[in-house]
Amino acid sequence: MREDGPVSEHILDELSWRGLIAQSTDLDALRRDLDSGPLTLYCGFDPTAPSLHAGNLVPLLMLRRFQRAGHRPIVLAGGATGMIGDPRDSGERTLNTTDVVAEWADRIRGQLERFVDFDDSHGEGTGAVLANNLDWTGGMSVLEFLRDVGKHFSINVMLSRETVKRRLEGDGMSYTEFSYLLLQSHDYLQLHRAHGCKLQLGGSDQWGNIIGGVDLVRRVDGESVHALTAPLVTDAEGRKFGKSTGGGNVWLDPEMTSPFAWYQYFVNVGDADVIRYLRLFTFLDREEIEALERDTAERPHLRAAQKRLAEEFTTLVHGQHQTDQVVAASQALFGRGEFGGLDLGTLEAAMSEAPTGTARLSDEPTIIDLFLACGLAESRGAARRAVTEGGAYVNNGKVTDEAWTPSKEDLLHGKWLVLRRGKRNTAGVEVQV
RNA sequence: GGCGGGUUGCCCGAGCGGCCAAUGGGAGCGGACUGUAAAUCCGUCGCGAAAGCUUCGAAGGUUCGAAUCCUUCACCCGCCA
Repeated sequence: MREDGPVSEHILDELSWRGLIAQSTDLDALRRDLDSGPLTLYCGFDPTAPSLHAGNLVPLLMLRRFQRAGHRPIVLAGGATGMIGDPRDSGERTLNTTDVVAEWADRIRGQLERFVDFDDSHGEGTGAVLANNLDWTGGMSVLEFLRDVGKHFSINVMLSRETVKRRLEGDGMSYTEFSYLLLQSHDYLQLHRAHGCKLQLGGSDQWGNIIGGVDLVRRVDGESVHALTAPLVTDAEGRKFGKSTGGGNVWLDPEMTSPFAWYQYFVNVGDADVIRYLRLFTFLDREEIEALERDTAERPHLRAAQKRLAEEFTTLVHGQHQTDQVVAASQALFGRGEFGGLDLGTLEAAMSEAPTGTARLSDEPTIIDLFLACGLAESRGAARRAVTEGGAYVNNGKVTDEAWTPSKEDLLHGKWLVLRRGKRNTAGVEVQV
């Protein structure tokens, strides 16, 4: 974890210029509470997948920003809420088994731990707390739930929520999902009681759930607590992350999204998004980001901001060492020079970051076979299409003949072929002579 | 429990006995233009070189022939109890 210098600017002002505040309860009241000493705040993450994705990092890094400003974060893994599922517009969810939810919650908890500091030895009371709402929800009886929690919620209010209205107009909604609000609200109450938690963060889609908790705490404990949401960078599913590059999610788990792919994703972010992303996803200060903004306006083709974003964000998630590797690999694979000029060490380092496959020269593999071998194409048809469309390259040279076969002279350092599909999908094949 | 509607390719959504591997839109992918951007335009988009093969919730059946008809099962939705 990188050491950050002292922060002089007020945390709320910082969040504001970063564009991290979408909705909030009374900000002046929150500011007063923040100024009167370390404040405990929380954000929950439901295990709806085996890994967090890039979009989850907005609120997670927000927790860290608060911690740097002298407050105490609670990271909550939604072992209970993940069993129910937050209502979404696209319709009723399919329940995951308890085993799956437990395993995912476990994996996500491991990821959450890396972004806040649990060391409480500074004496400030700002050491992070890790929680799982299954701990207080799992053993609760239905009667307890209905009497102690449910009684405080008005169906009238619940029905007026946007998501609920849309669902009722569409496919409807189960009682299970309808109840999600109560669970999350109850979490806030529990954390308020156990840790004096007075602020909940989340994406703006969580606003209703967070306010539910604020209301519950006021009704039950007679105390006024705060809510703050960040704008959604992802869609409701957290699936699309902007439309500049590729499909699918960008996952934190290096097995699901390699550090190289992660870096490539962010280095390809569009000009229109990159400055905003720098504000949301990095700890760079205002001056630095404004300088990059000028760079982008004046010399967009250099993409200094994109490179900085990708480097910072890769380091944050995968560490400096990984960043050095993927930056070197990217330079090797996308640099101007011919691959023949790369020394073996650099080439192999680059290949270790990109997807690779193997082949034997004696099999006389065609370009189609090679694309398949390294996973650059999913089927022979797709590989053939890439060739006929003029999007197939070997060692940076276009290949237009489906029957093309590498000869010994094509092998870099006697064994490597660097394949590319289109402009930015690269892979390597190690060929045995 | 009763009655009615639904389940189609990554998503949405047509098809309602042969001309359907299945209209259309979106996403994705490739090309042109650029900057490994954006926008735009063009192409492509089940597997297979092809013959052909496997797809339209699941399993059976009718038929020369079914995504389209029948039966059973599963799940979803609506109204009623």
